[in-house]
Amino acid sequence: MLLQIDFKSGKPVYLQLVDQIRYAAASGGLRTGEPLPSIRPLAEELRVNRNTVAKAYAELENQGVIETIPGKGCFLKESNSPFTKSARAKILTKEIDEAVVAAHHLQVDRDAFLALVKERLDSFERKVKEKSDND
Amino acid sequence: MLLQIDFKSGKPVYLQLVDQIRYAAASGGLRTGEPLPSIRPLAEELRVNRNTVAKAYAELENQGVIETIPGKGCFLKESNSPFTKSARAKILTKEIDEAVVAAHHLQVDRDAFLALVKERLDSFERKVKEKSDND
DNA sequence: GTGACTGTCCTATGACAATAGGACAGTCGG
DNA sequence: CCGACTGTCCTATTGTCATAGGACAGTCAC
Repeated sequence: MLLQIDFKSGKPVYLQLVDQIRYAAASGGLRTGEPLPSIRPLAEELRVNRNTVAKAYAELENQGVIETIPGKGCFLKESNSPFTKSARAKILTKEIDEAVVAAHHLQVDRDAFLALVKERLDSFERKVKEKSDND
Repeated sequence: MLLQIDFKSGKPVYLQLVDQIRYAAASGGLRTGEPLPSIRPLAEELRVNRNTVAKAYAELENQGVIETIPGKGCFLKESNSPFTKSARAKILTKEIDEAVVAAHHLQVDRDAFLALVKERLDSFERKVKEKSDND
């Protein structure tokens, strides 16, 4: 699991961590019961305060994604239920809407936008395939 | 120009305004010399504080996108260089890629993703139409 | 038991976003 | 001139994010 923090995005660091870990959990990037990186080393690696990572983990536990055992560590919950269809749609809607608003202001019309979306889908699928071929 | 604020995105409101207006300015959505909405009415419409809009406008003037004349208003600068087609595509690609990656993590397949994109496009176009009908 | 690790709790501080509202000066139509 | 508008400046307050560092309790290998 590669965690990537963008300090210039304006989005709070701890929320970036929450989203990335939650997505990884929901898509099998993390396996059930698998331990997450410890707070202090992860904070050092990402160059953020340990309290910031702790806040992200606390939020994840609050959401029922992980289970934390003081003295041992944090683990992906057994009962980690993948997002429902509507929950996934809600998250995706937010992402898509941002792109749609940008397209509107950039005066990119519907057809050009859809063409670009398809192109990016193809590009992404190729990238995924290359990666799986190498594995 | 339809301005869209997402209070839950974590991204500062004034920066959302800056981005959207800059995109619109560079893509012909706003014409050179055209006045921008006045601070107070726009703040009221978006339901944010007038200081927040003022901050966005100040940032835009700082970036050389607009010119503000105290007592008169804010206007799109003459020398505002438009984005090329490829520049716009580059910005949009970034936005779209984020949605594509999210779809992958959420295990939403290509067809479902495209369907959702079209639905959000329709939804947005309705919203734009409603606004122009009211004006 | 000791030491090294784990997560947790606490206070304090600084930076920033956003709010609220008062006050001021410039512009312009009447 | 007057009133309504424009942007600007100011202080104060609230809330959040992130930082820093101290302290504590649980776990585990040795």
